[in-house]
Amino acid sequence: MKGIRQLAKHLDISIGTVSRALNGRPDVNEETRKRVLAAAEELGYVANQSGRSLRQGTTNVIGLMIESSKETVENSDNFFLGVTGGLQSVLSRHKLDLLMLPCPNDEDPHEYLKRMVARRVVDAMIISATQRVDQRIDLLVKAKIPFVALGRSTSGGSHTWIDLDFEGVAACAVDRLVAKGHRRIAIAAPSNDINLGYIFVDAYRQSLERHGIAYDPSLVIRVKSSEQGGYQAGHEMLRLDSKPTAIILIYELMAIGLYRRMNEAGIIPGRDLAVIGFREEPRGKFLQPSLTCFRMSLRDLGVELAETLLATMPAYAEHYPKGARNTIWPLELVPGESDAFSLNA
Amino acid sequence: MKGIRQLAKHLDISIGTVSRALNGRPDVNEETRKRVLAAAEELGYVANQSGRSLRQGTTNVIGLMIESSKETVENSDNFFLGVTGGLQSVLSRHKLDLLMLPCPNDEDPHEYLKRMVARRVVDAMIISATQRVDQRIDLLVKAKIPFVALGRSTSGGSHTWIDLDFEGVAACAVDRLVAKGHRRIAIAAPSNDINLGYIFVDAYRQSLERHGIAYDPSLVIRVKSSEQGGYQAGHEMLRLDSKPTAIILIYELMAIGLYRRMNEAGIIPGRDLAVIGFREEPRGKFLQPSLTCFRMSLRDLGVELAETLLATMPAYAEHYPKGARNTIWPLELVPGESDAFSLNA
DNA sequence: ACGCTTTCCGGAAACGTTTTAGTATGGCAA
DNA sequence: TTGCCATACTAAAACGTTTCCGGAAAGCGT
Repeated sequence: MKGIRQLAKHLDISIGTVSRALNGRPDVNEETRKRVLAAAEELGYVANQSGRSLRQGTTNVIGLMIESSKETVENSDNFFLGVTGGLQSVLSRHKLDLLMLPCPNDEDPHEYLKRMVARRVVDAMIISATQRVDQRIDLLVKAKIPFVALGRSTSGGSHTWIDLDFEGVAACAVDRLVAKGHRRIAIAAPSNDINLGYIFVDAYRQSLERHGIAYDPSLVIRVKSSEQGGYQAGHEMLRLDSKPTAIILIYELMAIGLYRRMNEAGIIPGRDLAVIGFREEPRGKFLQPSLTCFRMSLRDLGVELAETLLATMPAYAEHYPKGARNTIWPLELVPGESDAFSLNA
Repeated sequence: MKGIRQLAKHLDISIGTVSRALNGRPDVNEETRKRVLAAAEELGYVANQSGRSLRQGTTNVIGLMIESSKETVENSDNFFLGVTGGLQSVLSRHKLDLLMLPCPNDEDPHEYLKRMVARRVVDAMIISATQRVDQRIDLLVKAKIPFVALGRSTSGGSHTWIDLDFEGVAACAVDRLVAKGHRRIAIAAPSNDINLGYIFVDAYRQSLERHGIAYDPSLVIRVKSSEQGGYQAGHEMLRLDSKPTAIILIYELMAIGLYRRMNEAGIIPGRDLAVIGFREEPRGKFLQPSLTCFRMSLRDLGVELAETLLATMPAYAEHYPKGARNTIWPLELVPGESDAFSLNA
């Protein structure tokens, strides 16, 4: 006989009243409520989550599904840790807890999510690293679990998602390079099955065409999103017959590898080749020459994610006016020295 | 009337039998068990976690508490994501789920953990970033929650922990430098309240004395664990009257900043100054000259953590022979060019 | 035919909480 | 007085599951 029953007996009060007092229900005398709260504090009572979840059918837990694949671990640069800060700050206001669910890399993400959903351990989900077609989205829609996807997708009809402004970034980078007289602009990107790779390269193509520059597939260098990938991209670039005068990197870390390869070839970024990176990360600042890239606030993104999610949850929607179902998250240009190389007179 | 009851009715069988069939209890006919499993699969039934937790008093969830402070986000280099891979691989064998609990950075970690424990949402805990004295440990001991700490601590009497072999690393680094004739060896470390800073510097001191070299406090440069810290360490070092000929960096990332400062001063690491870093991280390989440092497998550490934890849990201990309660996790030297500078004839 | 064990299953209690429905009390108006 | 409403409480049901207990049926030896 532990838990609320003990607390009730200690106060010589029924457990129903204790429960209502703790949950801030109106029909309880203010005097008694004070006594209850005091006693709970004193005895260190906190409601058992299983009991309350069972009764209410709600767990007060928001799931954040991430993958812990080898690639993610090496490249994502604490992206999630940064985002969780913002998530927490919003969720904790509503006494919601954030549950990071790292999908085992030997398990199918879809199956993993299915099990989690069926067990009813979360009230809502945030999924990340969405694929072009993603079963998980259909699953969540069917199960009627509120969710928001970090990354756009074509699955599941019209669902809520937030994604980075790849189009804007690509356009900005291309515009900037073209303004400096560049016509042969390479791009280093992951393969097309990664959403990012597809969207980014497509935006790059459109931007080029807007400037009347023909899209040349040989300038699209498909490499891993890593320093090694950057090194390899540099290598591939040097082997082209007609060498590009500028290159856009989808992953910031590629810059380290690219610089190294250029260094080996006696090519100095910023002087002989214009380089623009994508997402800023702290250590990029230490590159020489400093990298022109794009900045975003991970924390603010987390806040936006949380608020968007809450807007889709009936119990919380009142506080969060339903904005757009789909949000494009802007990034800000951080000018550096790496794209100083200009072909203009 | 959902859940197991519905399943039972569909099979025209009592719910007790269904439950026993699903949970692999012996006293159920193999024929019926097959029927039950088939029906469960077909109807997509998965036991509600709240119900089962409430009844069993166990949640099948292992909590991993991490901090998402700004500093952690920028410096920890996906340490946790790497470790979770190993954790998962062990835990999933026992149908245990891993719950990452990122402590909001505006909340006291101790209070946060206390609430989580009181709500009975986890069966066991892994805590990280332990302090020299850490309230959380006393809390877990008192609450009788099985746990293992990543990082040693003096709190809570004798509890289970795993920590990196700072002593071994410090000794190896000092030995190596001394063998090359260095006598004035600096060290860049965080402050003493960080466990790591205290232990590492202490081991460094002992190693020096073992070689008959007097410990010189002015050679201990206290800086942030970041590239900026490395830059600053280089700066401080240059201001010393009697300049060191070698330096040990506690954080790998410091090397980037240090190199930059040395570069500015016209000092070439590996030729004019011997540098040894600590924990290897992938992008360190791209430094020039390549950094001598120490390697560990994050995944294996995760496996060790999980197995150690399970050994302390009565329900699982049988499979995991109780080894040492405290483990020192070894690191392996990765020779590079940065400490090539030798004072020997 | 009888008793005994084994095998399998059904009924019901229990886990800790929230919430609904009902009840006692007192104040107030008629 | 009676009736009525508001207040603050109690009692009990319900959430979905596991597990204990008992019992029916079947097998087996005597």
